[in-house]
Amino acid sequence: MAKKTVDKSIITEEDLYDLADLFKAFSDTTRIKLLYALMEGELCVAELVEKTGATQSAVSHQLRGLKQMDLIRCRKEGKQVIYFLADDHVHTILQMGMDHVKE
Amino acid sequence: MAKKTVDKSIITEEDLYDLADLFKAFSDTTRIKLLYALMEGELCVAELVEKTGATQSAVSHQLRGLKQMDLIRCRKEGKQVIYFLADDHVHTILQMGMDHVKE
DNA sequence: TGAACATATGAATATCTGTTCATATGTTAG
DNA sequence: CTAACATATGAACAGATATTCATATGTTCA
Repeated sequence: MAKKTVDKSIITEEDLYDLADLFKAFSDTTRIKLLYALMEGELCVAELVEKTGATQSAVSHQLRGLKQMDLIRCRKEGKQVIYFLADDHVHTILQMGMDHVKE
Repeated sequence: MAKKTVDKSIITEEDLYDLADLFKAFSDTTRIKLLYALMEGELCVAELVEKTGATQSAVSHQLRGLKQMDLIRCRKEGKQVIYFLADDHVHTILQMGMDHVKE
């Protein structure tokens, strides 16, 4: 009865918008790099800047977007802000996407 | 040994671009509607126009994009062109995304 | 062949999105 | 308190993207 699959009949117009937004979060290279980096563990902004090769500003802007979507969270630690993935879902979605890309 | 997961060490810069492109395909409401409609079975363009509420032209343009990404395929049947999902991956990705959206 | 229908295409436009630059905020150490 | 550092933010700009409008292509049927 309590199956994990979604009942198609109750998918609203708004759900489709949310769904598009979710995938939009994964649709940019900088964001993908950020998420991929965070898959290996939490990192501060400076480290993310290094790993992505993007500007500190660009990274910060993108982190904000990802945080708003609750794909990542953060905590302060002194001067630094440490970011980490919000949950396993991100991991799963990325993995699945990568499986598809890799055929 | 032959696990389904992807070895992180062999993920290239190009893979990340492909991955972003894949998710980009799912990041627009019109395209999501198209794909969702096709999850229930193949449909001709006119039916897709009806289901999505978008213009015939808009639908046609988006179908082209989805086809180029090989997310959908089509066959001709008289005057009509019948579209259908290319494989189960699309189904799975959409399902997983929806599961996330629905919490 | 020509009319009616189904779909595709190209150019133009308006909107959205990501980056950059400059600067603000907040934190620690001296 | 101030200098040095870490991160965030806002405005401006450039490039990408989705839609529309007009029209082209292709198919069937009379």
